[in-house]
Amino acid sequence: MAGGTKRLPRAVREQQMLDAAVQMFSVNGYHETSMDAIAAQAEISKPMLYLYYGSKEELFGACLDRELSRFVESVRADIDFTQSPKDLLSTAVVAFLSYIDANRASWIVLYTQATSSQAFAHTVREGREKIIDLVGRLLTSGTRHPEPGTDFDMMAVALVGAGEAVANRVSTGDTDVHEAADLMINLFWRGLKGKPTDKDIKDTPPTPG
Amino acid sequence: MAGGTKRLPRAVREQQMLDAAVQMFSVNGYHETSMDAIAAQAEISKPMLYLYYGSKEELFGACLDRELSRFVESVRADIDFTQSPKDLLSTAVVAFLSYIDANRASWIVLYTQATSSQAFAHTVREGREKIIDLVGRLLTSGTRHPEPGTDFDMMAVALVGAGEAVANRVSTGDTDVHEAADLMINLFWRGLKGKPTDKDIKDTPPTPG
Amino acid sequence: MAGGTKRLPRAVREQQMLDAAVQMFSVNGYHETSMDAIAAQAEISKPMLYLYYGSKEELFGACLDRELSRFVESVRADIDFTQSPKDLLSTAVVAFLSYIDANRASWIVLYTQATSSQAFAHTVREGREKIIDLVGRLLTSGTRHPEPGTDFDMMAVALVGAGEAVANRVSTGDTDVHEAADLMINLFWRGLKGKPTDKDIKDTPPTPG
Amino acid sequence: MAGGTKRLPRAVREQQMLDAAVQMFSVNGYHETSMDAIAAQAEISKPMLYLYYGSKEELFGACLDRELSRFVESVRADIDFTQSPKDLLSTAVVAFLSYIDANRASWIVLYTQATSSQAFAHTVREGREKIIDLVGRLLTSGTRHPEPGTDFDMMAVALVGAGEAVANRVSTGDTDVHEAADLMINLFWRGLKGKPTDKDIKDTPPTPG
DNA sequence: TATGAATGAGTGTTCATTCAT
DNA sequence: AATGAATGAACACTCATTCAT
Repeated sequence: MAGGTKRLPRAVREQQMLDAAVQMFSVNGYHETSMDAIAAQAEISKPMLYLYYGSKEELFGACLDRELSRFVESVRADIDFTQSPKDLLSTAVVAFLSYIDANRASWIVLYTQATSSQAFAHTVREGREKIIDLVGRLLTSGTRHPEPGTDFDMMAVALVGAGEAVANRVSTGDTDVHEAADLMINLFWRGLKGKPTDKDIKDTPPTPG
Repeated sequence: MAGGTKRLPRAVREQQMLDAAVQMFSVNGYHETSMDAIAAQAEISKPMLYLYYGSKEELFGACLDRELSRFVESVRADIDFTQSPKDLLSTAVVAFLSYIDANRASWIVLYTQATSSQAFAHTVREGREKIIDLVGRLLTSGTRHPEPGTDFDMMAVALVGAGEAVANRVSTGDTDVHEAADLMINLFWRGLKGKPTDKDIKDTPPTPG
Repeated sequence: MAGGTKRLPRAVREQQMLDAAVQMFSVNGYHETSMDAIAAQAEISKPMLYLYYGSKEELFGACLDRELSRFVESVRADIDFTQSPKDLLSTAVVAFLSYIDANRASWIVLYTQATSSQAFAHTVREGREKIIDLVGRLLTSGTRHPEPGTDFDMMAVALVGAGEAVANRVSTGDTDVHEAADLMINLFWRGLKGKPTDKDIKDTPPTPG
Repeated sequence: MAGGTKRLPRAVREQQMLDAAVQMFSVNGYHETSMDAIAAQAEISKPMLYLYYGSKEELFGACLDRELSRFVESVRADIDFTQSPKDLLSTAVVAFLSYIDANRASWIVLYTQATSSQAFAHTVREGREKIIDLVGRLLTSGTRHPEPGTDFDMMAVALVGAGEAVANRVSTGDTDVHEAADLMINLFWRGLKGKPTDKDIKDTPPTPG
């Protein structure tokens, strides 16, 4: 009656459902979103959801997958892999935060909600590991003369953690994207110091004028 | 039956219940833990839980409160506030990660689960903000000659995010505490570089004296 | 199992449920009737009750509404509004008591139970007030030369109260409907007396012409 | 601590408890009043209630008994049994309604609530029957020349029902006691008519001047 | 005498999921 | 292809009642 009784091609229906699901999951969380609510939001009947996605868990998984893909594609599209590693990271950070900024409702929140169900610890961890790997490789190739014993993987962990934290700020609208990006880039290439403390001076002599 | 049917003074029962609740919430998450399960774990009857804590939500809140307190107390106890800011941060990082390492089951996991229910987004955010504030002040006082316009608050956000990420690694047992602590400390005082790449130098000229 | 697992149109199920609910509420009262018991009586599952009526309270309200409607319709149908007021009242009393007699299980008992929950004191009071109003108007138009200052509303209160009391007797089967009706009619048009006692005469002199 | 740890003689404690119980039952009804609430109101511990009254049901029964006794005693005390039947009824009605008016919170409400639990249909019915009997005897002796076949018992039922209805009005404070009493008395001795309708005239010729 | 501590049993309610059409 | 109708299973929460002190 209200526009939902049409026969639609599978692909369209799928997106319609995922849109609704992402929307609801994002706002209310995994457990606090009912299949009824999703069906209503999608303006279809509940059995359709089960026909297409089998279960609530699978539906949430599909949401995660789609949003993750979109995220990765968007960031990849913004990156020129022929740049220097430094520029690469820089561009990546901007691309990452810009995506978050432009898609506040979906990715970050959904991503956060994913930890709600034990069933997705797995998925989320895997996704994060992939990003960490990527960042780790970026760091490795971007650092000309690493200190011996530098654990780039752990650095990547920290960087990604910081990125998530900043991204969360961005997603709430509390922070300007480019300001945040600059800060992150600076922070990670140069640490906290503007002018280093005494001890720092010995370790890292200021760039000569 | 199993030796738990005795009369216990209020304070003891409270801890017994919180222990059970933290345990179950940590492992299974907020929504996937039933009050029945907690009662069984605590070897008491369900009405006791309600008598002492009023509702599942309040019980979870009490768990958060206790674990947060313990965490804060533990970290505070390890810190000598007469140290230089740099040493202070350093000690704090170690204390923080050591606590996580020694209490893997409780804090980090519970903290993570807290985001599951909309009702605790609030609490968790507030807690994190306090820590960010603290770190921000530490940074402010630890940096001798900051670049003009440095946003220490946002830096603190990033640092805390990185800390959480590293802590998560620690809590899964994948990482040695002291190694992780060194990395974080170095990272934040000195950035990623051993020596900066040539290009870095050109990109970010030092503030002119 | 017992022939009730069929798909039924909404309207049919609604009546089926209300029948069961009225039955159980009538026999056991509001608080002492569980939703489980009603579902069992209706040979459906509990969620259906909630799907159709939302809550126990609303279900009970729906019962009251339906029974009240039936009652009012039945009495109305028996009355010829072109009669003289006296005959009108007379017919109404008979109709009222006949309905009660023919529907012992439902209305009176349900009506009585309705006072059990604070939530329905309201509804019941309102219903009774409407009837009192009606009766009051009947009395007003049925009395040719009322004594000055006659409070027909309060009279209606008393009459309705008496009616309820007599109806209760009828509903237990202790009394014949027509006998009871005659008594009530006589009582209210003529008072208790056959012939007044001497003393009465002195106490209540007739309104002087 | 708050004045409830004293050792009190049994009789005092009993009243203290009944006072609290009547108060709570009256306001919230039988099922919607918890033993906890009563204990709190009485400023004693719950086991005391059970020690003295055995169960909630028995406690409510004790409330009913006490209030009924008080009511009967109060009405009896106001009546002079040497009066003429007419005056007797008249005085009784006034006494009855006055008691209700002076004890709004307790008797009527408690009496009404008594129907909430099937366990008290019995008690209440018995109490009402006694009153009906009494009234019936009053009527019998107060009517000099009854019409043949007059069913005084059923009349008493109606009169008591009317009395309850009017009493309810009184208990809500909507009606003045003496006005209500006059109405009831008139109503039952003389019926509704001021001047009778034609038909009435033949049956009950107006008192000659 | 008096009570803080404790619970068995049950209630209303919700939700993911499936069947019959 | 699509859905209205239906439910099994579980969950949060409450209460009358009793025990150990």
